[in-house]
Amino acid sequence: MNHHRSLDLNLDAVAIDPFSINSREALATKFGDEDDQELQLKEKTEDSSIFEVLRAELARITMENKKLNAMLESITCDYANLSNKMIDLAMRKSKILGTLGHSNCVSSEEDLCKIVTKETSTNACKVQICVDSNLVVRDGYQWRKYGQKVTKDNPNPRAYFKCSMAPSCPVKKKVQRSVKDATILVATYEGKHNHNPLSQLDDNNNNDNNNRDDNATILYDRKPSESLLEEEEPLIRLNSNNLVGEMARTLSKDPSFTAALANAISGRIMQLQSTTR
DNA sequence: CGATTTTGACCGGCGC
DNA sequence: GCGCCGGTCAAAATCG
Repeated sequence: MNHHRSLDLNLDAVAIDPFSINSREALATKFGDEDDQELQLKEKTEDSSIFEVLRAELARITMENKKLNAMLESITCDYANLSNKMIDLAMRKSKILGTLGHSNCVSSEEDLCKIVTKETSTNACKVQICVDSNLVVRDGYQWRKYGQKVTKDNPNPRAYFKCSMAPSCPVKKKVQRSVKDATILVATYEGKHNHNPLSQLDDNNNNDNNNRDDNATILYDRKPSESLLEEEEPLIRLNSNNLVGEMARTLSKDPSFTAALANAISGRIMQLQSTTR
């Protein structure tokens, strides 16, 4: 990782190169120039010592930056490992059979943990999901409800949905609360999507940064006939580099943080200047 | 005002 | 043929 570029904080500071006369002039402009003549005199007599101190300070800050990046990498790695384990536990517990379709996307770990069981029929697949309210299953696709019926074997109404993400998409789903446990939604999917789910469309739209992926996304890429009986690791995409970038972006947008950081840097430089005089 | 949901009517398959 | 049942349609209502 290039630690000089990794945290692009976009500070409103001059590009400081302690070995450049121009930069020192810029420093003087930015932080106040009380006495140009005195400064020039000191520069001539104390240049070498100032440069040495600044060089040491730059090395120290560089090392500190490396340590911070290493810590961040470690935290990110731990987070990814924990996410993996949590999702893996949810998958083992759920004893998932079959699949939602050729390509399915669960929008979050929270949703995944709510999946209880799945079972397949001939062309359709059945999913049971615990939900809080409404017959809404967030499965990565956009649905339009076109009917609702109360069936004979279940007092809970069955809702009928069509995929509305593409006009020609033939996929339908039925969602109904379980007779045994009303907190469980039974969703039956029929057909095969002829387009990508919402999250992947979003990814495609983020042309400014193709690697950006803020959420952990679980992707299955399997034909409907293929079984999920054998335990299989879901593909989890966690991009630590993007997490670092996102943190940097967030911090750089915080005026109080950038002001405090700029103030700390300038204060440190001023302190160095005063101690070397 | 367009998109989505609701809901009663309608349709087709199936068993008797 | 009739009735039952699940699935779909489409107009009205509702939502954002």
